[in-house]
Amino acid sequence: MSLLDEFVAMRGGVQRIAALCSALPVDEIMLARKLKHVGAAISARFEQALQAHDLVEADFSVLMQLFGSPGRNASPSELCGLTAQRPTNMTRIGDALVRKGLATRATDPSDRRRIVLRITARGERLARTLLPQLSAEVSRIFSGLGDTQRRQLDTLLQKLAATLDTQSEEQDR
Amino acid sequence: MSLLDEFVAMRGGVQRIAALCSALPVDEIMLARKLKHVGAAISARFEQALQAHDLVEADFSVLMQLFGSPGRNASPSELCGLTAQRPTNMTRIGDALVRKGLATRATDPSDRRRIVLRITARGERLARTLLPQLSAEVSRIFSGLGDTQRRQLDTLLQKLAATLDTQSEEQDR
DNA sequence: ATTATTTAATTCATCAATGAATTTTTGCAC
DNA sequence: GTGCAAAAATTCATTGATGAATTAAATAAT
Repeated sequence: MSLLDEFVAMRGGVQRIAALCSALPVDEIMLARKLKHVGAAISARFEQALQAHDLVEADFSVLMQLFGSPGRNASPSELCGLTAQRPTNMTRIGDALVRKGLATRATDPSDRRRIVLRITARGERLARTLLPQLSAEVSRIFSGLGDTQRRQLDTLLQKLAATLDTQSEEQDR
Repeated sequence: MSLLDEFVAMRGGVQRIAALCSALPVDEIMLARKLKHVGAAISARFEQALQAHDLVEADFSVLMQLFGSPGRNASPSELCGLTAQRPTNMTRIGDALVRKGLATRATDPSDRRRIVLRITARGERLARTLLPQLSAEVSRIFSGLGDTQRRQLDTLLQKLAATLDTQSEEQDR
């Protein structure tokens, strides 16, 4: 089923609940759901494009950051910061990249706690192959929006992120 | 780390790659990432609010749709349409709701392939407890946006969904 | 110098979700 | 009526991700 169909069905369902219950913020609920589903759909697109190369989005993202890192290498924790991944998952990603011959793993002699992931020649070739391909995909996805709308979207997402951040802070206190 | 910090770090990483590679659409890439992460953060918020009741977002969503269904019951496949879940997962959700005493499961006598999930009194109490609570959470999340901005966001998400839909169609053909 | 704290990475158990294959039932074609 | 395709739900194996606990190394405190 298409996203738009899903949205219609979901709104119908939410409205039925709203009829039973006191004053549900239907529009906000739908916004939240749409945000989630559009984000997920975009991710699914990437996954689809990547699965031909037996990569998952997180792995690809880390490979790219490795490619862009000074010296073509970085530690898992640095990569965590760059890709918003958890350490546990970064271990798995490292395993996957090493297994596929896209990166090597070595312990940093200057700080033996650190692990250094380094992209291989093969990894770099793959990066250079995938980058234009995935870039085109991203461009296609946003091709329906003009410059103004893109800026609008960015502004709105930044604002939402800011709200979420401050509310999380409040909660932690 | 906060979302805004993540965004800054991610943009830095993407820009370093862009410097190495031909004309990367940095802004679009960041839009895609922000969409994904804001959507995920909103979901995480719900999960957090729900985990006190040992529910996960999908389970909650199904419970609500069950609550709003005519006759307080529905089949898994109907619920799949209403909540954008896969049948396999719906089976698990049904299991969870039944196990927690929030719903019952019975086979429809008029079509013995169909299963009828029916919300229990306890499930309904929980629904009536959670709805206002979660609604407040949604409202808080969007409290930073004015009416115009909400409409903008909705328009943009609809447009993106439309683009994603048509491109998926093209691909399937 | 010894001890305690912090940091990096990993292991382990667990979870939600998925696709493929399967079972059962219904509806349709002939 | 028999055979066949479609539909509904499920089972099974697998996957990506997570938190809690663990190990090892570096750093700070005393």
